[in-house]
Amino acid sequence: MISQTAEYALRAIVHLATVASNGDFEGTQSPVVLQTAQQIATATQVPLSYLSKVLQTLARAGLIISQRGAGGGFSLARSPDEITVYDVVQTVDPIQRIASCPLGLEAHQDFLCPLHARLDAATAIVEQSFRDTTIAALSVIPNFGEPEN
Amino acid sequence: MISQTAEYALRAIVHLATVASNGDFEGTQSPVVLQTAQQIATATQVPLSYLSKVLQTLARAGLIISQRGAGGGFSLARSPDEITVYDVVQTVDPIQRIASCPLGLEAHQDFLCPLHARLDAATAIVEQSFRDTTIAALSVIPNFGEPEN
DNA sequence: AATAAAGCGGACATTTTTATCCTCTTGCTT
DNA sequence: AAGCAAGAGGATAAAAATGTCCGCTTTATT
Repeated sequence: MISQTAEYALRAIVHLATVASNGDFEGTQSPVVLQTAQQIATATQVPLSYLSKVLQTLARAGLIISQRGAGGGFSLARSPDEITVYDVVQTVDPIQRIASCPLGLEAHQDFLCPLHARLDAATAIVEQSFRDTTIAALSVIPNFGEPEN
Repeated sequence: MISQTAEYALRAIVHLATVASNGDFEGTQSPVVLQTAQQIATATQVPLSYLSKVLQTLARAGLIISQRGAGGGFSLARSPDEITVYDVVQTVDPIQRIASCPLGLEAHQDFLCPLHARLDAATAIVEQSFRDTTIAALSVIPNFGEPEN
C-alpha cells in the first residue's frame, strides 16, 4: 500500500508525537522532547542509517525540526493534531493521482477510461483517508487500558 | 497505488474483455477472439517482452487461456463479469493486508497500533473496491456516446 | 580550546522491480 | 514433412528502492 520509506516516516513521526505527549519515554527522564536518530531507530525498529535519510527529508519539508551537535536530535515542528498522515506520505513518497489516461488515448482526453477512473477513485479514497487522519489520532497513550500487573 | 505489473495486467485483461465483447477489433475482422501478445502489447502500450511474462502469470493462474503455435494467442478464461480487478491484482502483485503490528510489540499482539490499524483500514477499502469491480464494468464499448463525425 | 555527541551529505552496496533477449517448444498451414 | 507463427522459459540487463558507510560540520560540555 505504502512504501517502506513512507512506513518508516510515519513510525518516526508517530514516535515523536508519542514522546512529546508524554514528556519522557522508556526510562529516559530527560524533560527535553528531542529524540536522537538512534533513539527513534530503536523505538521504531528502522535501520538507523536509512532512517537518518528519511528524517532529513522530513526536516527539509518542515515537518520536524533537527538540532545538530551534542544533545541534538529531532522534534515535531508542529502540534501532532496539525500534522496529517497525508503530509508525511506526500513528503517522502507522494500519492500519485491519475490525471489523464496513461495510454494517452484520444478518446480518453477529457474523461478517464473506466479502468483508470476506478483506479483513481480508489486512490482518491486513500488520499482523503490520509488527509483526515492526524498524527495526534495515532500517537499511543502508553498503558492505556492495560493493567499494571 | 498499484505496481506497473498490476497496471499492465489490468490493461491486458480489459483489452481481452473489450475485444471479446466486440468480436473484432481495430480492423481485424477475424471471428476468433484470440489476441497475440503482440496485439495486446500494441493496444495497451506495454513492452511486448515484459507483457509476455505477465500474460504467462495470468495464464498459470487460470485467468486467461493461452494457445500456442501459429494462430495462437490469449483469451479470457471466464466471462468478464466473473473476473474482478481483485483477481487480477492478487495474481500478479497481491495486496498485503496488515495482520499484525510490524514492530511486533507485545502491547500490539491482539490489536494493531493506531497507525497500522488505519493503514490496514485504508488497504481494506481498496481491497473491497477491487473485489466489487468486475472487468465487465471496465471494458470499453467503442464509440459509446461519441458522434461519428 | 579540546573533546565528544549528533545531524548532514555524498558515495557506495544490495535488493527488488521492470525490461530485454535468445532459444526452445508447440501447433497451424501448405 | 517442412516451414513458419506464436507462446514458454531461462538468462541477462537496466532502473528504482532500500540500505550502509564514512568523512564533515555543528554544538554542547568540560
